[in-house]
Amino acid sequence: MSGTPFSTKQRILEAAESLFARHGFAGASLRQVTSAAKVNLAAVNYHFGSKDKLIEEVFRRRLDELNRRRLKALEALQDDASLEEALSAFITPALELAHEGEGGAAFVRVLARAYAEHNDQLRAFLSNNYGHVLKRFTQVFAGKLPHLSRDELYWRTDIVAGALTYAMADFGIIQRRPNVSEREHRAQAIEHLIRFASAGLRAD
Amino acid sequence: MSGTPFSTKQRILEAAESLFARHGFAGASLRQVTSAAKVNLAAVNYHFGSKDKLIEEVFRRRLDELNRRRLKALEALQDDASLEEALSAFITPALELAHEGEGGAAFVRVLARAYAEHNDQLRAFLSNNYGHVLKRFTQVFAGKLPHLSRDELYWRTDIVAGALTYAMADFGIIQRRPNVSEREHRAQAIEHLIRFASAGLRAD
DNA sequence: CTATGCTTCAAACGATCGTTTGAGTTCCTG
DNA sequence: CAGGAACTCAAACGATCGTTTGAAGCATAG
Repeated sequence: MSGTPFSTKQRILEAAESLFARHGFAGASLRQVTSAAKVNLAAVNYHFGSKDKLIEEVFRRRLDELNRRRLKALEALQDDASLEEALSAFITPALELAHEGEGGAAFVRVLARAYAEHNDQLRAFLSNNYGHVLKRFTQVFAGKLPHLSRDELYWRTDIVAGALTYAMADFGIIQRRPNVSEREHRAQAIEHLIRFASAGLRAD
Repeated sequence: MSGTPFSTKQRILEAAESLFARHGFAGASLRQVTSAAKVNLAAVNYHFGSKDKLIEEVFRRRLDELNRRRLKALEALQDDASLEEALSAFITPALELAHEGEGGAAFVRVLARAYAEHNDQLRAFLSNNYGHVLKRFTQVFAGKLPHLSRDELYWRTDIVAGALTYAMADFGIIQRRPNVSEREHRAQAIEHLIRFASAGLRAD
C-alpha cells in the first residue's frame, strides 16, 4: 500500500477538504477533487466507495483530532479551575485547528457548511462523534455555574457553541488587519470569545 | 402582468427559497424549483436571467424586509433605552422573520448558507444591503457601552451577530420540545440571547 | 379584426455530474 | 520466478445540469 510521499487516499482527502470548503459538497465535483489531488478520477470510488463516504471521511479525520485535543485540555484542568480556563479548553483547540496550515482553515469552513446543509445524515454523524464531548464540557460548566438551571445552562452553552462556530469559520465582518499576524489575530479572537462567553454564561 | 393568485415570478421565488434552504444553491436544480413552483423550466431564465440572479433576488426580498423592521425598531427606542432594548431591536426582528410562515425559516437557512458559501459576490451583496444597518446598531451599542474601546466593541458586536446567526438557523443542539409552542420557543431564544449578549457586551 | 408585446411551453443544446468497467500496472508473497 | 492481490488508468455509462430556441398562447391597443 501507499508508496509515494503521500498516499492517494491522503491526497484525495486533502484536496477534497480544500475544495469542499471553497465550493460546498455539491459544488465541488469529484473531477475537481481528483484533478487537484493528481489522482485518477476512479480513485475516489475505489478508496472511499462514493462521494458521500468521502465527505464523511473528511469530517472524521479532523473531528477526531479536535475532540482528542479538547478532552486533553479539559483533563489537564485542576478541579478548581476558573470558568475562563474551562472555556479555553473548549475554544482554544478549535480556533487553533482552524488556523493550522491550509487544511485547518478549510476544514472549519467545511464544518460550517455541514451545519448549513442541515443534512440529517451528516448531523447524526456529527452528533455521534461530537455530542459526548459537548456533554462533558457542559457538565464542567455546570459545576462552575451553580446558580444556573439546567435549561438555562443548555441554552447558554448552545449560544457559546454558536459564537464559536461563527468565529472559527471567519464569518464575521472583522477581518484580520495586514499589520496583525495570523497568530495574533487568533489570540485576539480567543481572548474576546472567552471574555464574552464567560460574562454571558455568568449573567444574572 | 401577473394574473393568477400568485404570479409566476413570486411562485418561483418562494419555491427557490424553500429548495435552496433544503439543498443549497448548487444542490437545488432549476428543474426542482420550477417543478415545485408549477411553472415552466424556462421561466426562471426568462424572468430572472440566470440562476445566480434568482439567488440574489431570493436574498433581496427578505433582507429588505428585515432591515426595514430592524431600523424601525431602532428608531422607536428612546434615547435612554437600555442595552437590552437596543439588542432586542436587533435580535427580535431577525428571530421573528425566522419563524414567519414556511418562507421565513427557509430564508434564514439560505442566509446561513450564504455565510458558509463564502462566495465573494454574495458577501459583497450582503455587505451592501446589510452593512449600514449593522453600523447603525454598533453606534447605538457604543453609546450605551462607553467603557469599551472601538476594537473591543467591534469584536463583541461581531460575536453577537454570530450567535444570532447561529440561533436563527436553528443550528444548535437545542430542539424545541413538543410541549412548547413555536412562539414560546422563539420567545425563549430571544430572551436567552439578549441576556447572554448584554452580559457579554458589558463584560469587564 | 389584426397587430403587437408579454408570457408560457415542449424540446433540445452541450456540458458536466457520479459511477462503473475492464484492461493495465505495480508490488508483495510464496 | 510465478501468481495474485492491490492499485491505477482511460474510457465510457446514463443521468442531470443551466441555458437557449422557436413556436404557441393570450392579452391589450389601434
